[in-house]
Amino acid sequence: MSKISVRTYSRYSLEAISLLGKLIRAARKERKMTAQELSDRAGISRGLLQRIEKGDPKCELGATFEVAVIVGIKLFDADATALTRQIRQTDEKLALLPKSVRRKAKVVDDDF
Amino acid sequence: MSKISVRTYSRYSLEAISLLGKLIRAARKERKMTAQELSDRAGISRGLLQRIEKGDPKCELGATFEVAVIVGIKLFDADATALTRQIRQTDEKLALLPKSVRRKAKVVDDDF
DNA sequence: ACCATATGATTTATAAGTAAACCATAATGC
DNA sequence: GCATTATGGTTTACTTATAAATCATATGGT
Repeated sequence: MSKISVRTYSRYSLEAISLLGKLIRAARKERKMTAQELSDRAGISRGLLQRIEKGDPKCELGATFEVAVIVGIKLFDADATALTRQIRQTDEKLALLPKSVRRKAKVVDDDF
Repeated sequence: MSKISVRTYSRYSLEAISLLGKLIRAARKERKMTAQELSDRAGISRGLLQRIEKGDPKCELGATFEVAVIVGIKLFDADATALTRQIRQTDEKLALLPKSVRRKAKVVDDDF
């Protein structure tokens, strides 16, 4: 071990991730699925599902969303069609924004 | 040859991830932040931010949420206090559910 | 048009996640 | 109570992501 790599997370991020994990666990149990069943259907290992439900930030985004979708958790409080529409709207909005954000380069010029 | 490890994602998951990335990019530009600035503040590399904005499912959940929070995207359409409250509610709900899901040993009729 | 810079893309070394097998314990059905 | 099974927590081997450096191109201000 040479380089220490510590990644910090804001409290809000950690809470959001924690909540997502708890929601997944609750939804799984309400549907009477075992951890093994859900992880099988999601194509992941049971251990990874455990970490997801526990709110570990160091999990794959895709794996986490996939599990959430399987147990019926709507991301963004939107259904599939609403999602698609929102993607289009965001694309249109992006098209209107400048492609490159230009730093003003002149903010504090002080020195000497 | 080793093991081929292909992970599949549902269309909904991919779209949700894609939308999240687009929302992040739009929010970043609206705030006139460069990719370098945002990645610095999030404590990640610019390359990773690029992948996040592009909707790559194979990113850290924590890094993605962190970036989203910085540019002001509310996960779950909830603010901080609502998030905490929701966590508590989910905890209470979880307490009421059986701690272990028992398989009936009988096939639960799935759809199809 | 010019110049500074933001962005996109690629490569490489390193760090870290993931799967699998395992054990121990808790919990449920009988 | 007993037996079965789900769950939590390890360890190990392997796969993968990540950071950093680099280059090329596009972009916007002056």
